[in-house]
Amino acid sequence: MPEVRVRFAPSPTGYLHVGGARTALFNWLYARQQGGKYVLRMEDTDAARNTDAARRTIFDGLHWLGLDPDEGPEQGGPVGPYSQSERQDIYARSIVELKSTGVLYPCFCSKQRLSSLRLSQEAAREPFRYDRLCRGLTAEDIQRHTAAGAVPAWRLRVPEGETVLDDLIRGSITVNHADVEDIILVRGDGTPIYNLAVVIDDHTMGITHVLRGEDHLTNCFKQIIIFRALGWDVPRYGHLPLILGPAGEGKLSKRKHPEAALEHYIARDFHPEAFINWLALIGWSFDDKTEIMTREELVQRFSIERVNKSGARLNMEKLAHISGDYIRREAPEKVRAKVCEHLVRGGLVKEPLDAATEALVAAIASAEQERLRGYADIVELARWVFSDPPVMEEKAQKNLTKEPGTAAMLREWAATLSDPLPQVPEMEAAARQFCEARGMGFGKFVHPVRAAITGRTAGPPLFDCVRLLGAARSRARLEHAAQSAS
RNA sequence: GGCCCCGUCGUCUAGCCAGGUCUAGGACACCAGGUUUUCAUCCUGGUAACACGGGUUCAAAUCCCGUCGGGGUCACCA
Repeated sequence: MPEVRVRFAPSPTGYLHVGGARTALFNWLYARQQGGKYVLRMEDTDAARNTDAARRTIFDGLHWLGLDPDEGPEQGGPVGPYSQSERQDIYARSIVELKSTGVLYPCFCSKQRLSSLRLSQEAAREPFRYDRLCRGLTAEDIQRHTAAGAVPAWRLRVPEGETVLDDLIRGSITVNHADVEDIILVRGDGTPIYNLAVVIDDHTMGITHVLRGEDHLTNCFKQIIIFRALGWDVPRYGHLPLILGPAGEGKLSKRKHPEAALEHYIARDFHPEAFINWLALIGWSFDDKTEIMTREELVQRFSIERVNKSGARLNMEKLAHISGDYIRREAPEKVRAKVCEHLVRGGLVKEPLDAATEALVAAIASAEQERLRGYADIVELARWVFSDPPVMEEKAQKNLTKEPGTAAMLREWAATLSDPLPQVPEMEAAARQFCEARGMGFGKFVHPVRAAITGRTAGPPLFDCVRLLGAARSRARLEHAAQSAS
């Protein structure tokens, strides 16, 4: 058995699509499992939208996912170059060969004729397909056109018959060649069209397995015909189900769905391993109950046979849940670093951090870790710490005013706060005594105090919050809240 | 419209190929209860699906046919 070689071949459109990310993941998983190679090929023959920034987005996205290629534009490799824009010489050689065997034939039809042909076919309710007019051109006809200065595009001469694709995921699919168009493979300027470039690339790069989106299923038959025409071995194909919009309305597009772009997830900063775990579960499953799996387990357990055929919608809630699960189990130092990064980015903390701020950040990280679903959530979760007095939520304000005597209670408790503050258990014990002495339930104490301290009704355990602020800031907040309390 | 693919809880799915053990299992979400000073976590329980119609069979979510529904694709784009 030759070494397994798979590829991820995105077009640099300016963003990395989630579907693309999943395709990359499945290819990577398969390569790792089989001990093969996973190559990145940039499909950038459309110069117009091929910018450096667009290429970077792909590289960076894959890096965030932990799916750096074994071979690719950045890391090089034995079958480069890895960007289609740099492979024109390779294409040119194959095109010469294709022309000489008669697989390609010149087409002099103008774009106007082509579009009017399409129009009339549409009117007649016929399938839109080239009418093969130029297939019958004689050598003289060609001579005449050329002499007149016409430059032809070159079309694939689709033979009679049918092509059977034995898809790794969908099984056997047969297409009659009568339904395959004589597509243009080479432009007037001599450069290849996508379908030709892919075939030449997959062959010259020794690709053995092609795992890609189902949107390429129709293309696949054209590509197989080209492979055969060139006498090349056809790789194995597996067409992955598409990722649909949250409402099931067709494939995700960046315009309509922000969640189509990987940057959306990176911005929220979901745990990358959780993200990978979630991605793997879109269209694939291991068994009837196992869902949380490490990258290594995924590599071990992945199998193309268990990939489904039907399209899947994104379940963002589930991603958040899985990510929260991963973050909760993450090492405190790692969480602290992430929290710090986002606090800085969110403008809540300035670099360089002094020792006190460093300690504060560490305390925040430890207090909020269990509530994080994406690391970027920390900015909103911890905002109350950084604003004196804190922004008061409506529900929190109610907790300050609904019980008479709250203001006095707040002031009295503030007076008991010593500097430095005792540890949480001692503080709690003292607070309970404080309540008992006043003959009030602990709940009547906790809610107003939390409101005063954080301005919110939800958050870490109250005394953790108080210790986070320290005695002075806590007293000030208590006093400030007392002024607006009953 | 032609061709191709797909169709199990709201969502992701297990089960289908090798029909019975499926009064259809799990997860997310949701609801209820418990733990907790709040939230979160955690625990317990619950609501909820085989698209429809035929056929084959002692027996169909599983096999066959049809209908309906959804999606993809039809560029000198990738």
